[in-house]
Amino acid sequence: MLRVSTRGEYGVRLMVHLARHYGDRPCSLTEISLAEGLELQQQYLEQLVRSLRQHGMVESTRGAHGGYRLAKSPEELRMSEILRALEGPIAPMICATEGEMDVICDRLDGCSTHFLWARVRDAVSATLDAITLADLLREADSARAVQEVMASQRAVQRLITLTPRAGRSTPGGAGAQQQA
Amino acid sequence: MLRVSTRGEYGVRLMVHLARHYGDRPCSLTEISLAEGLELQQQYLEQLVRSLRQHGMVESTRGAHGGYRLAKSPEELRMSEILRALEGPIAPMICATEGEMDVICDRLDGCSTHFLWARVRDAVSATLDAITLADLLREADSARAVQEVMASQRAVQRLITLTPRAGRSTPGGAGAQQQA
DNA sequence: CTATATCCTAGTTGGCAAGTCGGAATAAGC
DNA sequence: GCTTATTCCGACTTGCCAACTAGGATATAG
Repeated sequence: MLRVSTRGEYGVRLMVHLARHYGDRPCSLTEISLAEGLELQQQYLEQLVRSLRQHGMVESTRGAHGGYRLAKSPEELRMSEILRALEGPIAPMICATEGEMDVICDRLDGCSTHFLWARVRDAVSATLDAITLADLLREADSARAVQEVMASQRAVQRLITLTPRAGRSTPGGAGAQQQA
Repeated sequence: MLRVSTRGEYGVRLMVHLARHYGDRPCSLTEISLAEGLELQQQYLEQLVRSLRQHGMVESTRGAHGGYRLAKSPEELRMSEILRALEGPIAPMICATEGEMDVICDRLDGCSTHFLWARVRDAVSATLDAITLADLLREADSARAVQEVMASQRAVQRLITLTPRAGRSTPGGAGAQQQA
């Protein structure tokens, strides 16, 4: 439940890439999709980045050697505004859309649950407000490091299990595998 | 973004109704859909309540005068378990499904955002854990009271605006409406 | 003037939430 | 025992919208 759409997924990954190259030359969509493993027609990414640009979080340069860069520093970009630009207002329920005051909820029964959805909305909103793009970049890079360690550990493990033991080597025979 | 499906919406309303009648005789679906304004074929509600029953939150009595009642007291029922029964695990992203440990996330890039979705998931989960069905019922009833006051205020307001003023009454004539 | 980009509007489509169908099982009241 | 009210169940249909595509215009570097 409460799934985020692919717009949110890809868009955030894209922003992480831009953050990683903050200060550099602009990044083209071709470059981004390759680097971040977004194997899509670029035209879909164009749509996403357009929303981000229209909300003033990304600047673009057209023509050859063009591309996108962040319009603000990663510290100034909160995940809440990024995701709102990509996916619209946080609204677990129609009657709990942020910004709008419960005009829709005339029904007595409908409101029996309004309190619940409002709480969920506020919790999500507060969480996303508290995380900046800079935070995410930091976490992403350390996660990347951890992943690399794990990957090499798996490689070692593979070597160990493939290497025959010193004592008795596995004695052929079908079904000879021991359970203990 | 982060919308709750109609299963969640209707299911919670249904549970609020059962909570309101905790201790009484069982409530039939016909009764519930009328009382809570769920104007649907009952067969859809049957599906929802079935999930709730299979998760041991609701007991059923078959046959005439049958229906459903809560299997535990409203204080013991957390919104988190209710919604999980109705909509499955909280998972803003596939790689952030609660309960499962990030086996899926082998990709270095995919994990750049894992941190974010995990935080969102935990925030939602904590919020829903902290609210019981009893809390919701209490809020629902007070909201209902507020709504009734507001409704009568609107009725009064309507009377006031419809009542001709002491000075000049609106002077007929087609297109004679004044802008100021 | 060509290659590489962003920019924009308007399609198309596949999957799945949402809702439907038909019928079996169970119990109360007459 | 018949009728009526209800839960129970698996399988089917449908409508919608996120997700993606098509096609072309516009801008800029070399």
